[in-house]
Amino acid sequence: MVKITLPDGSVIEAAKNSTAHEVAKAVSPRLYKEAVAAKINGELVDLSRAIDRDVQLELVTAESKEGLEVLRHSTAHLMAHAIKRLFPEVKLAIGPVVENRFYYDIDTAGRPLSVEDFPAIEAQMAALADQNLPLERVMMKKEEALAYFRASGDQYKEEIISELEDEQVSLYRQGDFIDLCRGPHVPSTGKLKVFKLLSVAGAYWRGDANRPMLQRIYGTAWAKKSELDAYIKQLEEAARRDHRKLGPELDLFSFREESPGFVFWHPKGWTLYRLLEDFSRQVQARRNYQEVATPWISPSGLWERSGHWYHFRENMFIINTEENTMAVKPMNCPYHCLLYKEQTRSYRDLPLKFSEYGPLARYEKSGTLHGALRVWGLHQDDAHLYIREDQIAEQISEVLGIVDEIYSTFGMPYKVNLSTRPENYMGDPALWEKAEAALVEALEAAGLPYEVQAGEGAFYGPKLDFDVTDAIGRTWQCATIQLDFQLPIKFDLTYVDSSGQERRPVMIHRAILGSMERFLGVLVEHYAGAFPLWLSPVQAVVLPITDALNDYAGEVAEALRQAGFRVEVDGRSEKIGYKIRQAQMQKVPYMIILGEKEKAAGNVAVRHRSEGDLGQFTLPELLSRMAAEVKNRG
RNA sequence: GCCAGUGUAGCUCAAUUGGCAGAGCACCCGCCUUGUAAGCGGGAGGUUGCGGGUUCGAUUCCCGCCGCUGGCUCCA
Repeated sequence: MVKITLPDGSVIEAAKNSTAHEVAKAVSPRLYKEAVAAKINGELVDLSRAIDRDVQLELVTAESKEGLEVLRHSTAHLMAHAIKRLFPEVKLAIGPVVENRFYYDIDTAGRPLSVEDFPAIEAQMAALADQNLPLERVMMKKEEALAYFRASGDQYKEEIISELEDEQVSLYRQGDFIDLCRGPHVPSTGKLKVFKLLSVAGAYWRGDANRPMLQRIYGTAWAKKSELDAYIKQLEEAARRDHRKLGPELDLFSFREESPGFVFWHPKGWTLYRLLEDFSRQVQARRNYQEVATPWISPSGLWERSGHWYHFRENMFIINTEENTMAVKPMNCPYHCLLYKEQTRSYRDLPLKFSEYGPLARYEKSGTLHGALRVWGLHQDDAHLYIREDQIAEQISEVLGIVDEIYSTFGMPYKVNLSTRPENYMGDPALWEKAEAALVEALEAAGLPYEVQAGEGAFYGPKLDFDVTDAIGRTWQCATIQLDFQLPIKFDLTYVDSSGQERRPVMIHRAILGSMERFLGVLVEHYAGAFPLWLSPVQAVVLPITDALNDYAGEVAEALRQAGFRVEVDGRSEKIGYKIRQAQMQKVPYMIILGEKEKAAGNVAVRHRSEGDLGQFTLPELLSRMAAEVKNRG
């Protein structure tokens, strides 16, 4: 007999070599039915795993994150099984679980799969699930497994196994289908009831553009139908909020094939853009930033000096003129270094902070362009801080303060990644360590949780990246804070310390919004286009009920305009319901409705886009309400 | 860049096996003078992404290019 300790602390006895599933049967009929895997001493294993000694056992259901991943992983196998049945000539590569989804990369042997094939594949999957085939774990010697997959012509599986260190590898068998897999898996295909195939995409084998292009089929699986429905609904919600749809609908911006990779900002979108830029300016002015503007095209010599020519050239737009090879700037740093050198700098001048909002151009492979979120032409809320080594922690803290001030204003939570010294680093390892320690110190002083991405830093210094989550749960990298020890050397930047000696400053590259284009794209999705009052391109629209009220509407609009609000008048001969509908769809925060009653009393009737009819206001009451809201950035 | 899909009016979408390119919304004009999410009538709007080819005839079939979408890779 063996003793089995359950999560609630109770201990039961079972015959030696009982399986986790058998124990589940004894513990709870519900768990027996619902368990998809087990955790033995913390290790996630199959329910069929035999227990040969005293252990801690936890039964895992699809209600848990881990259980759901097992379910999805098994569904990926089910899909592979179904595809292999329908198209026996395909070769399988890998089929992992990713957030909310799974995929399988498949070499389709020249017969591309498309969404048209999904119904047939799903039907085959359902049929295999109905058969409730048990998933058996089969252990094989590595050599044996290699021979097996070589014989079946599965070169991708063969390649994976040949790189494994273990002597034994595990395979999983369900009916006539067998696949290399670490597991664990659900006990049988009957557990796989709620799934849906989502999309098909290309993916290089091992992410390497020199290797074969495979087809990646994405699908999703859930414990319950209601969860799948909720997920599908969430995807639809995301599509509804997509900035590529909302931007043109709200007349903010558009994309045109005459100039791919760039944003055409319409008057309303540009209003929003300027408001955001002004917000950034205000926040930074309080911290003694100095705004500058520098050239946007320079001969290649500058970029050779900065190192971009060797490290960033494939992302640069190059222009050949008769005289010169020129490049459009992808970054501002070299120019700010030149400005730094304009004067002899004293330790008293540091930190020196140059900010710039000008245009940048970064070439990306054309297939990666994505609305405003990935473009060729962008603007950053960029700044470079020139500081003393001993100021690193303090200055990083100050930048973290800006990040917090800006992101909390929008109610956007963010995740921080600390990227440390990579293999191809330059400079003194001791300085790297000091800098990384200073970053950690600043993060901890700010009470910010962070994840370390070891070896992911830039060659010139460690960095902090900030992933922002939009309302739908997708993440985007916006803010970045990078320490740089190399550029001050390349540009021979110095300052004079208190003893009259020349010293080398450290640079911080930082962007808080990141790219204006990306941030605004995310912001549109975050608010689903219903911007807070202070950011709304049109803050109020005045709606006279009949033509006879147009003059009064003009007076009210003028009063709002004089108070500094952005106002439009809809004086068309349309019913009030019609005008309200249009204003609602344009997500205008305040609708000011004027009829004979209001005119006679000198009042206004106010409707708010989300609160509905607010009733009668005097003009001063409305102005003070709106002013207070703007002040709070509500 | 690569793989797959896709491209019809400002927007959303139609158009038997290849046979005169259409609807709703938006826009313009008129009527209505309107009370909190779509009043009525009329009008205009198209080289079907671009260029070739097959055909008596191409939105439809074939080829090339461009854009876009989903990904791979990279990053703000």
